[in-house]
Amino acid sequence: MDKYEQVIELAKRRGFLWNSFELYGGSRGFYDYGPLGSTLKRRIEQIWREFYIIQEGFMEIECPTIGIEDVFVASGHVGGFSDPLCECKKCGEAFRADHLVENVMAAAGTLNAEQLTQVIKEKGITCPECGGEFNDAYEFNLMFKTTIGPGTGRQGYLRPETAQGMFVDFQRLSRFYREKLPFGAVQIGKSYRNEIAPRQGVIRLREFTQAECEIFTDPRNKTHPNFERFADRELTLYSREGQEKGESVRMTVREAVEKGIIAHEFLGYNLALTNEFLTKIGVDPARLRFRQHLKDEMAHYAIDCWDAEIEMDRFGWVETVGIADRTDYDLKAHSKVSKTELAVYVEYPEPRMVTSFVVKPNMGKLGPVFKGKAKAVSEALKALSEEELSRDEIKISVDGEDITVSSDMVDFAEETVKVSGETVVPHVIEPSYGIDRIFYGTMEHAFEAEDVAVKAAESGLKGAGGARDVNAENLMGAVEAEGEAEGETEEETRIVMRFSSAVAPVQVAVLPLMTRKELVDPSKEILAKLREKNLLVAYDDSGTIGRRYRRNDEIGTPYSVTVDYASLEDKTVTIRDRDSMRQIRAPVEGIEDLLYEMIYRGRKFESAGEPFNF
RNA sequence: GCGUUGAUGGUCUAGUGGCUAUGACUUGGGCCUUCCAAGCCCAAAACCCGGGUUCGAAUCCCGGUCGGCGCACCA
Repeated sequence: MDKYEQVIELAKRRGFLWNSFELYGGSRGFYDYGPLGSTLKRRIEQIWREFYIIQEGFMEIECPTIGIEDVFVASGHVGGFSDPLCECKKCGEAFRADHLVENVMAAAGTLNAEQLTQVIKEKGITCPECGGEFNDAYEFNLMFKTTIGPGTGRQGYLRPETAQGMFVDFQRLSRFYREKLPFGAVQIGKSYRNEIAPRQGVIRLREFTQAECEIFTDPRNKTHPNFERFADRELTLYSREGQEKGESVRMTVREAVEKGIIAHEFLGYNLALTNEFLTKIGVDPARLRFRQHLKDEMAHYAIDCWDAEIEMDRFGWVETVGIADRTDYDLKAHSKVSKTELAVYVEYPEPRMVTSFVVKPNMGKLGPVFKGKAKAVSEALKALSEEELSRDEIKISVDGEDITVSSDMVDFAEETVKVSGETVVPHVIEPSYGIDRIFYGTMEHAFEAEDVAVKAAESGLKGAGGARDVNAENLMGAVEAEGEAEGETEEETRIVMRFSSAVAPVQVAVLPLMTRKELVDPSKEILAKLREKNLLVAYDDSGTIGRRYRRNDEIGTPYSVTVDYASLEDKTVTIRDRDSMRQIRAPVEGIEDLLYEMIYRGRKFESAGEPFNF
């Protein structure tokens, strides 16, 4: 069993992830988040909100998951999000039809499926694998299609990304932020892609959760106002150059921007922010890197793009976040299709005096003379130089016809005007998170199967791991010796999810030592107190205490509170730390505040009470 | 989508053309005055779906679904 299998098995058993529609045999590319999975995911999203909405000040919006056709025509998804496929009749191999045709003619990419089929038939293109004939080519679009309204309705698509919502709402957002760059908006929600062959569990889904942020920046100034916050933060960078050598480097954001490895401060800041977020929710920094897109894999309009990659046991380095400078591509595309200016007026620090040559055709006179051609005449006049306009009879050519205009029909002059700003189309910086992949990465990095005897010795526990007489100094020797002596004895392993208490789906377990009324009642009182404090608490009185500790280790509960007989006498309980398995005794009075501090304020476990049982 | 391989309680697993289909762990109820899954009693729970062959199919055959792997695909 590799780590992926172990994690997925645990996730299934403990209510983190389930295959969707299992009752009916399931369907590929869909997963349900169970009770603990939903909670964990929501907590990850909530921390994301703290980062982007509270700290960065980019407000959240919520747009429909169904989009109308125009949106995706503009975004390029209708035309570019599909591939023409073609299968061999004999061996069944599938090929990109346009790739097949490329060898015999240029511009194959511009042909549709029907035309491609025709070319393949005419040129007698056969399967490169086995020489068999091909079926007709067909378009496979990765967007789910749907119909809006009854009857023939209107073509709609399930959104393949959340980003378009922010672009479509650009004008409203711009007004909301009182037209001051930079500003941004975020969206967390479902997106849909009809993948041809989804695999690898939650890594490639047909319905998945994205958290995307679109930051609209001034294209002429990509310094970041808060750059110093992260300037000296070290990141693992796997740059274009590094990829040639196959090695990544640790480097501060400042150095990377100064050396031009990261295109500018704005991107650098956002890389660091992503690094901060991922490590906060429990991604192992040693298994996190930022990989720069190679020139040929980057969209043609992008200036620079970095992926945050998380290393996973089975899949290697997996892209989890994309951080790109998409320039003005998206706004211009929507501007063109919607025939609306999507831009921001930026005032200059000082108004500028601009001198220009202005031609003012007198439409009142041109109109009656030239009638329908008046407009074309006026346009032609505007293109003339001062010298040409100075003549008594001005000659122009409209639609191949020579026309003479008398000088009283047009005025012109050199004018100096005060210009206090200009209209700019903002550049978009886009951090785009794949929440499901991050969720799985957190699960895998939190997962650990450790030897109980070794663990108990390390923590100096009495009575743990079968109370074997092992001490820390000759630990390795002892373990080896034991291994040789009783080679067939199975080591007892403890499976523990080391979730950060910031994301753990259960924060505290309350456990009566035994299922007896005198212990159960005070336990339930503690349970109620902790819930009042808004902590995520679970109560468990089934089975032995050791079993319950293990159960909670498996779901990553950071602390367990146990009520024993001493509790009845001195009003104290034990608190057990998941990672070290150590315990302390602390008073019941104020236990809710103590745990709150440990979970949210980083209060050290050791400082919370008297050592107990070790 | 093609090829290949698999599918037995919640999990892991034994098994076979034929009576009530193993076992372990888990889970639930109860007992136990004391802390790290192995104390005791009791209980619940499975042959992926559809068709065919057969007196009889969970087992053999065909198709489907889901999972693993390889190829293709991953804007």
